[in-house]
Amino acid sequence: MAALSGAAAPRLLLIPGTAVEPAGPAAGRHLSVVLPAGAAPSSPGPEAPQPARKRQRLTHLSPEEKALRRKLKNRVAAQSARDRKKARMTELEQQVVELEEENQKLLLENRLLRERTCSLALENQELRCRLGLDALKMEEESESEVGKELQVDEIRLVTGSAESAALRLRVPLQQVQAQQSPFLITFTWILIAVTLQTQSLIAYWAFWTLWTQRCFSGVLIQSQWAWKSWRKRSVEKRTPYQPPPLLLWGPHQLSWRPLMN
DNA sequence: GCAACTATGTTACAGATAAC
DNA sequence: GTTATCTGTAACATAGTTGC
Repeated sequence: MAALSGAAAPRLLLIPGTAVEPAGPAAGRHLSVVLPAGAAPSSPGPEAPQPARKRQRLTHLSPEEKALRRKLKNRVAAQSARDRKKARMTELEQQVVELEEENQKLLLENRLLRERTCSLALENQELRCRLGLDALKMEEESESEVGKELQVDEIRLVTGSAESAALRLRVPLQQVQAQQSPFLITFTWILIAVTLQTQSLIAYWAFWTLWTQRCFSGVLIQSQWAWKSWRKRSVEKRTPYQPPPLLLWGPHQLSWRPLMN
């Protein structure tokens, strides 16, 4: 505050905006008021600079001047408070508008995602119908999510092929395969290999039996004929028995496959 | 440290004023 | 005339200052 003082003339009282108030529309506001003559002059004097006071000393003003100054300061303070309140309300209203817009966006996104989910469910149902899983479909739809979790837990105890487990548990084949242990898979493959090798050996033995019977059937007939003629001649000439020569296993036979053994 | 004083911010109330 | 808004003022609360 600064007062332009005269000797006995009315003085102009300048009241700056309050230093405590925050920056606002009325922060830089100044009041000018004409004080009546005879009031005590305000002379700061050339004393040493002191630390700035937070509250001004008004001892140089008369009670009337103080009351008038108080009115003016209160007027400015009230207007400042109203301006701040108005600014706060405007900011809150703007925030309301922004939040409403965000809410609308989220609602729209939610609706689109729900529609997408419904479309995918229909597509999944159509594909399952094409795969002939209609019988499983109805039961699947009636099962809850809790039931599905229990089924997944049950997979860990399942033995047998992945396909059978998938059909029994009504879950995707990949899910069953992923749940099976590596030991179980290895055992299954070993069992299949042993079975196939056994079957091939049986087939090979049967083929060998039939082939040898066919090859040696003529030899036996000739042997029987030779035996009978030998018996006849031995009876007649008393000559010893000579067996027919047997053919050795070698490249001359049709079943000769040296790389197969 | 504490009570009294004082400056300042906040708010309720009343009057003025403009818009309908 | 009614209503909404603006403005000034006083009451109250809060915090800094001072003297003891």
